[in-house]
Amino acid sequence: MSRRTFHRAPEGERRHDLIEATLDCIAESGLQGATVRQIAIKAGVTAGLIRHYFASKEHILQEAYRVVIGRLTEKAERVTGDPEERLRSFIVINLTEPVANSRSLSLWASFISRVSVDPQLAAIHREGYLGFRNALESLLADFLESKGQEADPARCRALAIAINGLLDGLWLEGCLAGELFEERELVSIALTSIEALIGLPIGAPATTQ
Amino acid sequence: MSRRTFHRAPEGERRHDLIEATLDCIAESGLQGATVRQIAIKAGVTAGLIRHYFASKEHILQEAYRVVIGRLTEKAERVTGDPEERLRSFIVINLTEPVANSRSLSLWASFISRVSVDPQLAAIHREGYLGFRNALESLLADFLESKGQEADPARCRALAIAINGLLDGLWLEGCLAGELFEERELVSIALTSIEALIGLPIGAPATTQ
DNA sequence: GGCGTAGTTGTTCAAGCGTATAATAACATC
DNA sequence: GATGTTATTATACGCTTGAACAACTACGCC
Repeated sequence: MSRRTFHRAPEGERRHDLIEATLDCIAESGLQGATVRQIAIKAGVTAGLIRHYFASKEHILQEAYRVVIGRLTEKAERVTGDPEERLRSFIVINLTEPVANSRSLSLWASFISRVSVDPQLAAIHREGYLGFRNALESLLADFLESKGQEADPARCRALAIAINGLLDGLWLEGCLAGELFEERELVSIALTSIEALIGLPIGAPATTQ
Repeated sequence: MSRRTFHRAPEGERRHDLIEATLDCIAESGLQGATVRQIAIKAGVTAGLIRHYFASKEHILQEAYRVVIGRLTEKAERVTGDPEERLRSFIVINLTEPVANSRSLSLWASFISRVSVDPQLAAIHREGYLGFRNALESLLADFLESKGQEADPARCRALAIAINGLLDGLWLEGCLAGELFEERELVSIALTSIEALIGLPIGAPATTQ
């Protein structure tokens, strides 16, 4: 009986592949589907190798969650342009591919369901959430200031919480049942709604569109 | 070795107990924690009994999901009073106990993570979501009409989607990290925001409060 | 008051789980 | 090209899982 030949990959690449395989497993069949054997099969290696890179199954799941959160927030946190443009981009990015799709939601929900149980995951979540909301709050402050309004901290906080909630909710619904909405309907609703919340135009398309 | 004596419960009661035990298991340790043995222990019976009431583990999970969705929506769908009062109650109910708490979120997220995988769960979800949004849309139409505004269907739809999103998002954040917010801060933000979206007062407390 | 039905228990089974470890193959260095 | 290191495989172990089933017991019915 002969051993199979194998490829000896650079450490970073192999870790990345294993995490990617983990996410595939979770997206396809939930956290329960992410067994070390399934992950190994998906990554094209044997199960034992996973323990060579990750101290335990918990560890690979935690790293995988970091990757998920990173992908949900990195694009939005790197918007460019003038304040109005940045705010608008932030909104659009969060409600369109690749941030908004059903795979992202499945992954996100899988981990969220364990946040209240696993303190490690809770810490990772908290970090990601506050980073996201602070980015939004600072975008808002810049935008209000650019429009000549004083950026009252209390109002910025309330606005950031409300807009963050609105974006989260619309993202959720779009991912869960995108076919219930017209093309770009959610983006359009988000822009119009946020204009109403702030009381200033941010370049939303006309409502007739 | 003697058998333990056992209580012969009415069918409805026992099914209810088993589902409740299932929800406890899921809330405490996720879907993976809801094994037939754990459920049985939690319900104070033996594992085999579960198969007497439910054809398979999948079946008890589906029924449990129906219960979760029911609890998240039943209270809000039964508000009473004049249109403004009903709308305000709808908002408050969805952002306060017992609808908004971390256990509800854990349960909800656990199931949501499987919606895209399991068609049965997807159907149950769709039903619950549309029922909820339609209830909101009809509340809005009544409210607008009571204020002498024509209830334009397109606007009602867009408003319902936006408000539903806002409520979902705020509910989510409150459940996930309630300690990041002041007492009733989320309710207050929701009411103020929705007033801005609709363009009419609905009895939100003054912003200074 | 005995009997039949069905709710409930205890036990078993094969499959799959996470983890541990020895053997092996690929690569770096000299 | 021999050698040492380590990434990778293969296999094993102890445990839990969902499911199945036979034995047992509470209760309704006649």
